[in-house]
Amino acid sequence: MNRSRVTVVDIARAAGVSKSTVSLVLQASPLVNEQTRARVNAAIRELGYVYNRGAANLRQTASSKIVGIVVNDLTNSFFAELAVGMDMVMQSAGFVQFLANTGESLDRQREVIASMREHGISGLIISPARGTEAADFKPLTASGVPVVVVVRNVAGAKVSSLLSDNRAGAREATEHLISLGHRRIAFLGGFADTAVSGERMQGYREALSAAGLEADGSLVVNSAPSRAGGVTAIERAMLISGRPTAALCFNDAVAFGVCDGLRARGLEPGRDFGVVGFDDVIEAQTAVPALTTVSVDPQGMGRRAAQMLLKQINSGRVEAEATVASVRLVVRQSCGAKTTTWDGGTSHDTAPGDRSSDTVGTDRRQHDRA
Amino acid sequence: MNRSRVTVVDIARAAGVSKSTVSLVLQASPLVNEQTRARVNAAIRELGYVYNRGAANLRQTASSKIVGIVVNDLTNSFFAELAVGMDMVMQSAGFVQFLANTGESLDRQREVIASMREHGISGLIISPARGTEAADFKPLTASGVPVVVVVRNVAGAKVSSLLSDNRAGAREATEHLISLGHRRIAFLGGFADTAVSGERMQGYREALSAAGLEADGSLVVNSAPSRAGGVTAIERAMLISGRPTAALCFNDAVAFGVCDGLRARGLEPGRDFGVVGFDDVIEAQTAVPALTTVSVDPQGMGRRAAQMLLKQINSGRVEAEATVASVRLVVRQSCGAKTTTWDGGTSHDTAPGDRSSDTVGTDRRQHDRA
DNA sequence: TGACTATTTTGGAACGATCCAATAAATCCT
DNA sequence: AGGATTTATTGGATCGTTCCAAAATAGTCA
Repeated sequence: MNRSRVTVVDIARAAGVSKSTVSLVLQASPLVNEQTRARVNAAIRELGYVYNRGAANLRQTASSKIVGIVVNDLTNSFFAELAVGMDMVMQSAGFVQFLANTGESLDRQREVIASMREHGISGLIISPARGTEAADFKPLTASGVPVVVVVRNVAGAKVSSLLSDNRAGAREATEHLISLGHRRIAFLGGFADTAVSGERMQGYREALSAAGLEADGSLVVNSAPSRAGGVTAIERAMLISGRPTAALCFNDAVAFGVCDGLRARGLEPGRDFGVVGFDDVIEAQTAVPALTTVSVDPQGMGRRAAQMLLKQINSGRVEAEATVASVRLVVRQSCGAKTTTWDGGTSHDTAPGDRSSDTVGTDRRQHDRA
Repeated sequence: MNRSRVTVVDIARAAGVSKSTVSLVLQASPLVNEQTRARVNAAIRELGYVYNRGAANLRQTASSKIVGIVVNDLTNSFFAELAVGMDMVMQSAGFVQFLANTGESLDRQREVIASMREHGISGLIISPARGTEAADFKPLTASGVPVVVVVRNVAGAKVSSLLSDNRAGAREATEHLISLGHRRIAFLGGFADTAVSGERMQGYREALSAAGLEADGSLVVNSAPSRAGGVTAIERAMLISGRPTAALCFNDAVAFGVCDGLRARGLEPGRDFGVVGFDDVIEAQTAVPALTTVSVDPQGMGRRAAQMLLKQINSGRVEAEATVASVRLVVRQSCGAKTTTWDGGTSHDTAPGDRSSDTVGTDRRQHDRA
């Protein structure tokens, strides 16, 4: 049934022109006469021609219109939303994306990057797996493929990055809990050896110290950065002598787990225990109690990362640009703040449709040498 | 810095052989002498050669090692897990995947499919956006690209499909609620015009009728199939005269929203109101109360869909195969069933690591003419 | 040694689109 | 009408790989 592919030559023959003319039509060149253009387009439709990008990409001047996206845990809403944000701007820009999930495996990450490279991606956005080194991007950047690192930084890598201001966010969140009267505030979830966790914990400590509270780490409980991890973290936290009365969680997933764990022992999050998350995934708004969290606007972050990459692809320049997106605390109910009766949150809250990139506020941009 | 690409010819020159020999080495052909192979491989490493798949794919016999995956809502855990399952088997098979999110937009869907086609995918897995018609796959299948439709069927499409037994699952879930003594059982969430929703609602009705209960649809409340939709659905359901005492929800996201909504009005899911979900996303296990739900095993489904596609790609035959995966009710706490004291769920529950495809149980397979 | 296999290696012609230099056709200007 | 311009069109050659037929080399046997 499937005879061999229809090519430009077939179109040319059918339209009575040369393949060069067909090529010009395909590129919407103004050089070609309107009537011939029409004839060619008719032939294209007639024969069901499909453009072969692979062939076009052979010429070394061409750009493949493919980008790679690598994330470590797509089942985490944060990354799913991040990916969706990227998808939106990439689709609009006429790009198509390879997406791969590494599940924190460096081997998988290496494999997929290699594979994507063979397929000729013209750029890569990656949330690096734990343990990724600057050298892992070397071959990519050496061959002129721009790379944008998101969420987690990779020390020493000469690539662009889009991170969020974890320290400031954690500090603000902790200060808020302190202002609500809490004195024993835990930091729950996440692994101590990751940069993100380290930054958030640092902000947490800073706030405690500034308020004259002990910041000796006795109320820090590590766990997997997942909902299940949150459950175990709060369970362990409750065994500490001198229980915490509130917690800053590594991310929203952990925070939800913490809420689950609290309920399991008959405590109501918000009323009996203050819970603050980090990320502001979609469910944070609708959960009950609505989650007080530090908004990093994952979709917006994805969109911005995509835009950064596109800019580099289009300009042809691979000048690394490090930007830190500012974040802000969104006070809802899980922290126990006295909110008004209308239960949509406080005036700090975002309106449902208000998750565009401009909610991220002002950024600090610092430029790097390439 | 980036001189022009390193090609097989460069390797050939460096190793003192012909490009044909290099090509043979690349394909791990047994024809080539061990020593030459070593020399060639050394040169490859030396020069930092990267295989150009685009060029290789030009020969029409070649398969691109790229598949396309199209889903409609990646922010829904169900689809994220589905995608992760596919990703796993595709990566292992040496394939790389284009992933696109349509957000139920037929235009986007058309665009991405066209784009993927131009890039030469050798197969497509799609959870079709609402309103997708059989004709939308025609060009793909006509050119011999196998297509696997998952989750939602497309009437009349001559493509393979992997669906779940929604009717049976919903029936079983409803029967369970009835057996717990509920008489006024609502069906919450989802849009009436989708096939999936229709099937689940049908199972719900069947169970009600069989038990001699009214199935007039007065307790059916449609809403977006999301957490937010679940909140509004339960709110509206509570306004119905003769309130329901339990609900079968369109999917887990809705079920979580329903739990949120119940809490917002002071009702405890499981104790004061029976909630049953559909899908069994990861969080269903850890949520409090743990969600009683119909397990579709999204990751496993993704894996199976990927395997189906690979089988077709490798066999070269495009024989459509329709398979309906059986589902089973996982009784946890949100339905209010009397569970034992240990709070991990009942004996029906899955162990944490037990989400492999074989948990789906036996399937009914029916073969189609191609 | 010479004929005959096996084992390795190799030019060159695809594959499908692009792009440059060159040509052909149409239009303009005294 | 004849040259200068502008406007359209067109052959190759090229991109990096594969694959076939053919050739070179090594190995075997009488």
